[in-house]
Amino acid sequence: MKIRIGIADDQQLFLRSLSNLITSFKDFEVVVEALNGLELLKKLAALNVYPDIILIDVQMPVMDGPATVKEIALNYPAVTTVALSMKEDDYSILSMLRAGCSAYLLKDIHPQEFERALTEVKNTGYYNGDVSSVNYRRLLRRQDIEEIKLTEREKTFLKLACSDFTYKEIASKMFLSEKTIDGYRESLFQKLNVKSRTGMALEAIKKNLVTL
Amino acid sequence: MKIRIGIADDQQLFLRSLSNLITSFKDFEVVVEALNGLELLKKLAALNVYPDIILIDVQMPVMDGPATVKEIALNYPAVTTVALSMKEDDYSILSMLRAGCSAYLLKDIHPQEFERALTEVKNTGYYNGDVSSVNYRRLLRRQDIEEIKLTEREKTFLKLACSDFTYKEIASKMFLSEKTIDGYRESLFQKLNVKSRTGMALEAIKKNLVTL
DNA sequence: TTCAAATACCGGATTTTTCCGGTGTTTATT
DNA sequence: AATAAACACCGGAAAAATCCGGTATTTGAA
Repeated sequence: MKIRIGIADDQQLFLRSLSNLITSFKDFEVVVEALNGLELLKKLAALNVYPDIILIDVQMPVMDGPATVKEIALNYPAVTTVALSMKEDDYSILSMLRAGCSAYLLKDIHPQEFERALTEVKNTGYYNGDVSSVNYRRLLRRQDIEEIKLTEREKTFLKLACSDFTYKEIASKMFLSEKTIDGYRESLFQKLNVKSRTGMALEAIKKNLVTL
Repeated sequence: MKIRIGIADDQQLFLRSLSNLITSFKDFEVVVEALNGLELLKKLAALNVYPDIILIDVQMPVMDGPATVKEIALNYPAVTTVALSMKEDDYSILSMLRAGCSAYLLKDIHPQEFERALTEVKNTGYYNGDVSSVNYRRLLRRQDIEEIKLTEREKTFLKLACSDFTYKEIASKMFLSEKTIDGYRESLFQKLNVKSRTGMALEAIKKNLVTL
């Protein structure tokens, strides 16, 4: 019996191509394809037989990688989820692993290695590629394991601060005193561990707290 | 006779999958695959019969999309180049079209539409997808058509400025006076049309002058 | 050889940002 | 009823960034 695979990726061309490729592997078949997390969950609900492994991209519209992984872990605990992403930054990897992924594969993996990885995940429950194994330990040592929690006002301020505006301009846009703005700035500097507005803006982008 | 395709993309899994897909199209065959621009050029030089169309990703290590397109336009004028990217921001599209691409396709295109696009490029020399046609005119109206040309020192400074460092720290890293640094800052503010360091950093990222 | 562009630098003023240590209200939770 | 967290705000000072108008050398192209 073939190993059943599900895929969620918003790049349609990649999704269909990859599906083709996997189908060409001897022991695998693709049972569900989706362009985002929500579509995946809907299609899953309609299936009688669930996939063994679901490949999930980190960045997707409507419902992103981490959210999708969490949902699957909750509703289909028997299904193994594997992150498949081109991003290899700490935050992407961490957010997926934290959500409950069994492996983190990069899109520039070679097809043969990819097949091997899928087989290993099916058999052992995990896969130790260069990236996930080596970096994972380092990541666990680091402080940024705790998720950064921002309040609503902080989020609004942060988005506005990622711009060419002065704090004075931001204050008037938010109908607040400059001193209040300064409070949010202070608080965000601490949470993001930076010393300057530029650093804050860049960290915010890296951590996907704002989008460019 | 089949239409010969070349592909350059640094995501190996995508590259091989796409190659598979194209091979499955009735009228197409893949004659060259490469993980970056330089590899593509090397492999091209070794061929007797050149591809009709080469698909090129925007972001690649070693030699990126625009540079590769320029080289091909120069050395193989009979070969049509097509950008194939997931990025649909103005700067990516512009830089590829300016380099000489005949079309700009997004990776979230549907395989059938993709096949149609390739056929159209082969027959008419171009393809009008939603993105390229609609946005292209708008792009041409805009000011940012002029490429932003930075000097070497400006580039080095800009990369360092996209950080949590102070100018003083940057100055010492570059073994320059703070006043010299201030000169580069001034010049970059003009070229990027911003009023603050944060604005500068964000513009730099948007315009792909620095990578996060 | 002359000209433009890139490089490196300075004084001095102004604005913005950053930092410090505070106050007080509202709102939800225990 | 007590506590915590989020929200909104202040004075004052120090540091950093921004702006202005300069100079001088080098280097390659016209």
